[in-house]
Amino acid sequence: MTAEQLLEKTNRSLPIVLLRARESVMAHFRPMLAAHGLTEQQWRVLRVLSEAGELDASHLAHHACILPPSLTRMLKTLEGNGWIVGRRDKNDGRRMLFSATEEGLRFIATVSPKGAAIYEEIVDAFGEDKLRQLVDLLDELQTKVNGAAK
Amino acid sequence: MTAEQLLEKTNRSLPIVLLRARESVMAHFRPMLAAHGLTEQQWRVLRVLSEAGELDASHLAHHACILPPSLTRMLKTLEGNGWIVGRRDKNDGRRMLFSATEEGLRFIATVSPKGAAIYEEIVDAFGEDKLRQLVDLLDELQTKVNGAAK
DNA sequence: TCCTAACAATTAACATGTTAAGTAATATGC
DNA sequence: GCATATTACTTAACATGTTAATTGTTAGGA
Repeated sequence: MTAEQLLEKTNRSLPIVLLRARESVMAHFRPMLAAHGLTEQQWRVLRVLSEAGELDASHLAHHACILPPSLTRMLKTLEGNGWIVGRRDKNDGRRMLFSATEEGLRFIATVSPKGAAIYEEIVDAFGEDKLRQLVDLLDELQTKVNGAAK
Repeated sequence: MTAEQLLEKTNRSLPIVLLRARESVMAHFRPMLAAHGLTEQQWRVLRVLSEAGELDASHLAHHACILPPSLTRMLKTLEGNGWIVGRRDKNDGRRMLFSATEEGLRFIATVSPKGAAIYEEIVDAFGEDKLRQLVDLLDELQTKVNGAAK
């Protein structure tokens, strides 16, 4: 095999392709988020809180796809910015419950439409049908792969 | 909309789905790589070098999907382990050329089959046809999205 | 009740992601 | 041939990813 053919193999490998595709998509969001002083991960956390309301750290981490140690650090930053608040769960002293503040909700309401507009562009460029098809395939991949090796 | 419906929207959003899918796949590789003292990114760099032969840092970064500042740090580690060597390009004093050492190639030859075996399991679990379909869709997404907003 | 296991969150340590700025070498236009 | 821009790589600073260990709390069983 030539070096080009070998590299082509890597180029078609699932982890790489998923990484590249995600990077292509996120490249469109990052400049807008950065202009608001947000990282991609912080934006995920804020969105989940605005959608779900008050949530304990474990569920927040799960929904935002962020590992607990990362979340702990981020929550301090977000709380420092006044966008969220945390309190201890009275029914279970181990849990911390987090929610967006009024200021946080206003901030989210400012950023949200800009994110939605960018997402629209991506959907338009790719096609709504293909997007649905892709998302379904990715869901199926996740399901089958998680079940397989456990 | 209920909180569940709002969360469902996030669950179907492209960046999140791509992230989750990639995580599902990588979760199968990481334990094996860790057992060899490798991170996922280090393994990508070693594989690219073993496939392409000597390569300058820019192309290496591109093929391994790693940003140049990250690569600079990693290359020091990999060189410290004796798996790769770097030398300056005589035709262009700006470039650094990297290649796997003999020891590195032996190491890669040890890890490679284990990675291939895991990949096989994933392909089997998901289906070869669906995998090809998925990779094609991801490639197309990347192409169309990159062209759209530039 | 008491001991232990399990759980939730956190801390620590190291590796990578991300952007901006810096350094050295090369390319370009005049 | 020289000033300038561009390129390749690096450094710096901060944020997150990743694993392991720690702390405090709750749950279960003898």
